[in-house]
Amino acid sequence: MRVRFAPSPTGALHIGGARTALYNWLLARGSGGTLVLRIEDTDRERSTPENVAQILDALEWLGLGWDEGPLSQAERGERHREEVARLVGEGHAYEDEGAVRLRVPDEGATVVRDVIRGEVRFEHSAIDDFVIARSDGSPLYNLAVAVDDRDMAISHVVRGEDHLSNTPRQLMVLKALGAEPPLYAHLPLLHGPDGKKLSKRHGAASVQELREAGYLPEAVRNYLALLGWGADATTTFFTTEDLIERFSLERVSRNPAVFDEQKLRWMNGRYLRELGSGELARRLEDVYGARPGLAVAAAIAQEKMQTLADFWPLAGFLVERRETDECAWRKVMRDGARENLTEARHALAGAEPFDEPTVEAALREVVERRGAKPKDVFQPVRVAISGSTVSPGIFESVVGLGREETLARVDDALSRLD
RNA sequence: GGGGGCGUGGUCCAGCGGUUAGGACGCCGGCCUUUCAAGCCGGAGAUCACGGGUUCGAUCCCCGUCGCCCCUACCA
Repeated sequence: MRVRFAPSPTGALHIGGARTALYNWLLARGSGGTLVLRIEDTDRERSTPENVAQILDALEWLGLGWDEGPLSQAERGERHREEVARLVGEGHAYEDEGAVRLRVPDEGATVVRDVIRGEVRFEHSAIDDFVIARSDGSPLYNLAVAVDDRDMAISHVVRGEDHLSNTPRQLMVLKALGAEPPLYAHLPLLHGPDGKKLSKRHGAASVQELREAGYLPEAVRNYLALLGWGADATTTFFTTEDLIERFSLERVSRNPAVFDEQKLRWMNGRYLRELGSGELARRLEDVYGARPGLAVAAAIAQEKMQTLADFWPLAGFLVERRETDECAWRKVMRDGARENLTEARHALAGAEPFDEPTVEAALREVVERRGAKPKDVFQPVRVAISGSTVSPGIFESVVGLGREETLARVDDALSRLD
């Protein structure tokens, strides 16, 4: 199997493009075939080197490596012109106001054999002679794609459904060229939550944004694979090896899908909790830099995170001291909070060794002695050390912070209460 | 306007002539509980777009209608 991913560098890599890349990659890996990366940059107005770099970067981050390329379609201009000239010479195409058009027969039809959609028939009467080269001689999409797919011996063209209507045109170019057509598979499009075509307005739409939002590439891969495909009625989680083994074009669905970030969040959380704590710390370092205390904080926060970006708001206080949320302070530091916190301070000062079982026992003893509810003691401690009413478990947090730092923060809170 | 694709709970995926229409996200409730999550348990939610056929029987097959999307560029 020789497949290709052929993005146009007119913007960032969108999740739709990422899914197309993923499916092609899975096909190549699963068949022992080859994935060609071809940059379709013949639109010189809108294609930029920055976009190319961004696309390569996104693919790399997703872990979708290619075997050949990246090839620039624009750099193959000579080859394309050569074929245009040949088509004109052989009478398949003709000049019209400087541009070159392919002759489309008036009668008959062209049938696209699509792995996902079956045979799709296009009557020639509905297709005009279309332009294959501009008046300056530069080749156009339908010509360049056909020539390149042929030259690169592509066996399966797997791309978005928006290309289905252009396929008969490419088939006609191929036929005029005397080339055997590849097999086609047109994937359902991805829509936004409003049912319209996906765009930047619908949240994290580009791969870069997904990355910045703290998603894991393996989770994104798993989620994207399921957007338009399913192995069976119940399986949701797939390792990349599973995906490679089980993915098939035959089971790709025909109807458009909507990107649901909530489900991605959920899935990402599941992947995050599967990570070894050392691995999680490494991933967090990529985002926040290497900092003392990060690994400890990572282990403590892991079960409550859904994305890497959740880490800092939730557990940043374990890494560095932060401002107290006044709303949280007012809510918690009242009634018997001062006394409870004072008692807790003594208990923590005396807890030996300073580990979870001991700290928990010490704090629970305070609860008992004060005849209070657990939260009457725990919440003031939480606000004192984290500045917030929300944090990971209080015992892990206290131990993770260490006795010295915990007592320092509690003392500061107590002095403020005086 | 012309051509093409698609149409199962809010969302994703199952189903491929006979099912109580299944699973997941989300939502609601409960348990757990030191906050928030996570986890576990339970629940609500689908005239299978609509209308005709074919058939003993249609979500599944055929036709039509409607809706959404794509193409119809000297964009890709």
